[in-house]
Amino acid sequence: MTVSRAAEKSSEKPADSAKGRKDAAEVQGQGAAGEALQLGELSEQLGYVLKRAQLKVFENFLRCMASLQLTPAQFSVLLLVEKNPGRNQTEIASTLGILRPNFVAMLDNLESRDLCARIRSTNDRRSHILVLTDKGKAVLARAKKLVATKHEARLNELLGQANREALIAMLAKVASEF
Amino acid sequence: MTVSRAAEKSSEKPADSAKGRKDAAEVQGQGAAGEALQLGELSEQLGYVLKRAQLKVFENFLRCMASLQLTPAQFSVLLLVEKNPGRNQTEIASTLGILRPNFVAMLDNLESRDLCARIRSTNDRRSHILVLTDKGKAVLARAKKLVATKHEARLNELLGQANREALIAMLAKVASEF
DNA sequence: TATTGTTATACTCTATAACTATA
DNA sequence: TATAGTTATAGAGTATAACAATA
Repeated sequence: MTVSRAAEKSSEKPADSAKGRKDAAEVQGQGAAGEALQLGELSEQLGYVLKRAQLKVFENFLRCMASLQLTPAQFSVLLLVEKNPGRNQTEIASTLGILRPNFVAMLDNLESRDLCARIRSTNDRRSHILVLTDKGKAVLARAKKLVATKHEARLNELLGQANREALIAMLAKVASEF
Repeated sequence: MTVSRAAEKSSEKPADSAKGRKDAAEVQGQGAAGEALQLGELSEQLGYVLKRAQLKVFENFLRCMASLQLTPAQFSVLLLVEKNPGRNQTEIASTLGILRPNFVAMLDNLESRDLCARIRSTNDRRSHILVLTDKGKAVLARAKKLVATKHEARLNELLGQANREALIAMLAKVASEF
């Protein structure tokens, strides 16, 4: 357990004062039983809607990719390696915001599925050059089609083409400049 | 380790074939050493920009809230309890997409800091009604001011008021309908 | 000495089963 | 029996230190 429950248990709750009990009595009648809660200002909070949207989009992505068993992170690795062949693990990982130690297991997975290969560099024998295998290229091509016809298409039908592009442009700006 | 490294080790890499070595030779010269990588299609991927934007926004939120030591999740709990007094843990947690077991430690934390209180319901003694303490109300008020003057203000200066509202509206739509 | 890939490790989030006390 | 809160636990994702091989 991260948050110490013992610390909480050992401190008397200040709400258990005379004033606290008065508040308790006041609140007992409130909160209309079966009704939906009001989000209030929460629905205007950037971080809140951003997080909820991200979870939904990832869920949809995973459903669209079920037949290929690719996560968003794995898809991003394949895309980046295809676009930048001849780069090493450190370069690919850091571009994606993945820490080098955490990239090892990811690559182990992709390599064990014969989607990607590590090649010892002849220039610098410390480096592993990353390349897509033929199977990796084929799977990525199929993945791109699924993304375009199922995932992006869903977003287009929800927002329209123009809004979809505007949304992505704004998110890219936030990601790079916020 | 989640992904079995043994499984990968036990399978010979298909890239270590005659064809694989030929590809390796081809790729060794590529990848201009010190230059930045090209994101390519990645910068158009909704999930990718969404995730990167979300991380940046949360980081900024945490910096703005450093003096109050409130995370985005904690802020959302305080906002929702203030807007919906008299509701129990299950209702507050599920509205926020937090699983009940995981909500316990969160509330322990907020209660130990005297921001929030659990009150045993008189109608149903299984339920804990949630309310903000006086300190919780005061801290939330200060938090709202910090969010408005630092966090939201930053987004406004980056996108402009109209675009900011459009962005949040689109994210809300994606979160609820995607 | 510095860097690449790697291991070990720890902390946070998230997810499920099962317990207790109430209903 | 069903539900609210809780505990224990397991799995992802993320973070840092340190090691071997190489530069």
